[in-house]
Amino acid sequence: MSPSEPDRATVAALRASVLKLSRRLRNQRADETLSPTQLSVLTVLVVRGAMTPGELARQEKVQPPSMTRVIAGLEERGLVRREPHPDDRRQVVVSATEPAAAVVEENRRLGNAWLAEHLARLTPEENEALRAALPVLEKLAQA
Amino acid sequence: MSPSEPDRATVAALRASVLKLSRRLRNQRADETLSPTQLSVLTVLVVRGAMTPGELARQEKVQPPSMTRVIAGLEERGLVRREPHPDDRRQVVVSATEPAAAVVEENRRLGNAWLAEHLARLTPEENEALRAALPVLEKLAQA
DNA sequence: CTTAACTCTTTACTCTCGCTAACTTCCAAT
DNA sequence: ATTGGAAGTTAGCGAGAGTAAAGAGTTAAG
Repeated sequence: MSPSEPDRATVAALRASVLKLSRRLRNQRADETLSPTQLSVLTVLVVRGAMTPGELARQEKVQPPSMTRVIAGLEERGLVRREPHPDDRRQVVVSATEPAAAVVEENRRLGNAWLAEHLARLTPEENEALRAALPVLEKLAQA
Repeated sequence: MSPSEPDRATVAALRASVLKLSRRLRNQRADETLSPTQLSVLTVLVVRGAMTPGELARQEKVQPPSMTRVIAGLEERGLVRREPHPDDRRQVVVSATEPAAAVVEENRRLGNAWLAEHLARLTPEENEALRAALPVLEKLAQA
């Protein structure tokens, strides 16, 4: 049934590594900057254009109330605008403002500094292994 | 200088995937079970033997007060025992109790169920890519 | 031998970020 | 026209980690 028999040790190790690494990534965040989820949402809005909160929540695998808070935080900083949906007045359309793109870029740079530095210390083989696994990780995260 | 020029897109994607995946892993945890950090600590104690809170905190890359809380939770459930350090009375030695090993095994099984199920749906190539990247992830998490 | 400085652990408090439950407003189908 | 369901928000809760500071113990300097 299972195509490749994911053994328990692998599963446990992957789980532990991901959880620990995520803790490190969260901690390395600078003070003034956006939270990972805020940054992710803002990036989606910048890259893919305006969306409703519901769509964003599904995209980020988060419950709607959580997305409301994320959006509120972004709106406070003037990075996002909320407008009524043209057709359906229950809905709201969230869009990135002009300064958003620059802020995304700056925050991504800061947020990635720690990780980038550590990646730079890996051997080419290690980097290659990571790059090869990246699509799989993305698939799992989205699952 | 950097051996393989970790490009920004890779860094950003890796970061986003790890953070999102960790959120999924946390949420999928069964109710009655231990928190990821508690489980990780208990595993360390079972596998490597008794340790002081300070050592555990360094091992888990967590601040000492956080470790105190984790240990308190484990002690409440009778999974861990705290005894005075033989040489240095400032320190405390934490050790796993008898039922700890079984609980570790049971919780690890539950905690990994979601991940195991999704890994089982990957192709053999995808699984292989993950397995190849696992040591690198561990290295990063420990860095 | 006494005092000062340092270490380990714990307590108290705060913050972030996710969740569920419940409410409001609105659409759509009978 | 009414009723059922959907989208968003509000309110409140809980997990988990961080900082600051106190308490107890140790080590080193004079």
